Amino acid sequence: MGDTERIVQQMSEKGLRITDQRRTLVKLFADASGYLLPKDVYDHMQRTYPGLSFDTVYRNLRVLLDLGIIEQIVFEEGVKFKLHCDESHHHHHMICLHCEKTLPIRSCPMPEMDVPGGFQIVKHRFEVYGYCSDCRDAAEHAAAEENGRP
Amino acid sequence: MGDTERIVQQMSEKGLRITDQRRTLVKLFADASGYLLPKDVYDHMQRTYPGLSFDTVYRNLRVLLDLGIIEQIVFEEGVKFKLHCDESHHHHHMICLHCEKTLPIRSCPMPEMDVPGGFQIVKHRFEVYGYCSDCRDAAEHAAAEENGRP
DNA sequence: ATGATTGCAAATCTTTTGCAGGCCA
DNA sequence: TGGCCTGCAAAAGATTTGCAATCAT
Repeated sequence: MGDTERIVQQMSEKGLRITDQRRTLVKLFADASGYLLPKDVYDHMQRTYPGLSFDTVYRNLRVLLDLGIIEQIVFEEGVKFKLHCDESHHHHHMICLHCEKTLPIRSCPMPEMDVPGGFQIVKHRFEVYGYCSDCRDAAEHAAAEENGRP
Repeated sequence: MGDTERIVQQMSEKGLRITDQRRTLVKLFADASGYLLPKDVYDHMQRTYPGLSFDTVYRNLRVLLDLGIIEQIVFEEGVKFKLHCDESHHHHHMICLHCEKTLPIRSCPMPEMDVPGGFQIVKHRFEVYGYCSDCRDAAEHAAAEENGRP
């Protein structure tokens, strides 16, 4: 069974109605490799459902969020969503600045950190940004073109 | 010369007019130990300038931001501002969840990190959240009271 | 005197909410 | 059928902008 159907079933068991729209939304996240803005979600969904309204997108994002199916992170560009990570292994992410694909980083810096004394640690945030191997070449070509080399 | 006057002079040299309001705003950041929301700034300033309008706060925050006097970070609760850090030493922060005071962490985890191959690193974000020594006791007392012990 | 700064009002943008009709189970 | 979902409209919160009056230099 694919990720989409598994999640849809999980939603059904919680008593939620499975509409075509919700199925498409789940599939969008199941297939996406990176973070999505509400606007990204709306734009994608709107192709299939021309009458779609923005508030329904927000409402369904909240539903998926409350069920723990997706997670929310605040970036400079705004709030973004992605499929919830498997939490069985604590990990962090590399995030591609071009395609927003994320790659896990298995090691966590916290154990090695020398934090100021007397501070009671509750949580931490660690993210690395850059260009993934797929996008690095594209970025270099773009930069070269800006400098006049076609 | 205090931080406030030094910054004000720096603004004056850029051709900016020094109003009482701007001087107070600079002093607010020079004295603050943590991050401030635009609303925090407004509330503080509004005590001294009852006629203050929100747009002026935003405008002056942007002025200070463009001059590099303050810096902006996006948190869950929204965009916050603080006096710009001395960048001569790359460092990260511990941020108190109660009073929002920040303490520097001198060591940076990046050199030790084993990042997925082929990724071209551009920047990273690392923050540790918890309770500072001043607030830890207060937090414990509050938790104890919630459990019925006055 | 001149131009930057401010307050006011209104416009944007993002996100949320009330309501009535439509659809899933 | 019953109640959840949806679209519409409007509200709410955050931030920006145009304009005329005011203030720093």
